[in-house]
Amino acid sequence: MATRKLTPAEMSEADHAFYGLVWAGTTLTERVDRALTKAHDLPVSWFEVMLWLANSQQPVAASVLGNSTMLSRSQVSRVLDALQARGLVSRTPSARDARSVEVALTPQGRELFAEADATRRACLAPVFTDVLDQQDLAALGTVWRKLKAHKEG
Amino acid sequence: MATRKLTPAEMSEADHAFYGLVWAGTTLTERVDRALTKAHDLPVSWFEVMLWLANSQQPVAASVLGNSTMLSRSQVSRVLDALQARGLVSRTPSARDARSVEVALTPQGRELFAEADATRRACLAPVFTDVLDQQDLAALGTVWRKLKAHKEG
DNA sequence: AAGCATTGCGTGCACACACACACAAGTCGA
DNA sequence: TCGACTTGTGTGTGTGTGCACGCAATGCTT
Repeated sequence: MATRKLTPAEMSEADHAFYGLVWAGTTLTERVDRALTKAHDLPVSWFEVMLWLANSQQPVAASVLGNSTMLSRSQVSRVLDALQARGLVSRTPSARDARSVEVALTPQGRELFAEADATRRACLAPVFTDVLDQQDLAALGTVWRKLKAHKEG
Repeated sequence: MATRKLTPAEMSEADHAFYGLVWAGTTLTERVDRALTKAHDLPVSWFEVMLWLANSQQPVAASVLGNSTMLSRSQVSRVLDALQARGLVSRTPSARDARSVEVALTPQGRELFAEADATRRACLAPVFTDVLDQQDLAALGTVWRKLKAHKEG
């Protein structure tokens, strides 16, 4: 299996940064997705929706989820179908706007999310504690904030 | 469009790092994919295969691509079909191993790759020069190397 | 040399995703 | 009040992707 790897010397520092970001992001996402699916039968896209719901105490309009998460609005629609079928979220028509749907986690949803978030942390902990130090984590946080501010601005 | 964002204070530093990595990776990939598709009708997955071929002067076995890139072997197979149909790569049976297929960039493939890599850099440059500094880039490179070493070990 | 496990490659299938469209409901202006 | 435009949501459709499998070729073991 003589896999020839790309040697670092062949790439510029910006290329390093780019490929590092992409590779690390997809690898970690896959890792978390497998862990969540195996432990709770919960794809990571479902988890992401639940995360946003869990972080806001108020019910959230579906359109907000479509704009905030990395999922498209149509995907949010289908994920909500699935979550609702499992009794994890509730969809109630908005009182103010008859077009809008207020989405919220049910008690079972909150419970499952807590467990799922624990497995996510457990799955990620080895990577973030063993191979990365506090300085790396801080740097990544900084990068995120900068990129997010750049996109919004 | 009152999108409620997740406030940084609600998350730990490790969560910052994780979501930052995932978000930045997918966002940048999308950005590059759109640029490459628009300019050269070249999806980023095709580009990635060409990148690995371009970086190794020797012809490469298809299995190597499957193990080195972030694509599955089956995906590599289909991408090679498409690239071959456009005359960008050549697939020749290996002389040593009749199962194996040696893949290499054609002259047109090399030419298109050079152009595509230029648009990739042009597309990424604003982000990497405007919002990130040398320290950030170095930190990302370090993270990549650490994670890759961890996975291989 | 003969049988069996392994490896390399490609394909059928199912699923997830985004895009475009359809429809309902709200908003704004004349 | 009536009309056109915008916004919120859900669905049909095509594309891309990974998984499981099949086939061919190789190597290993006896």
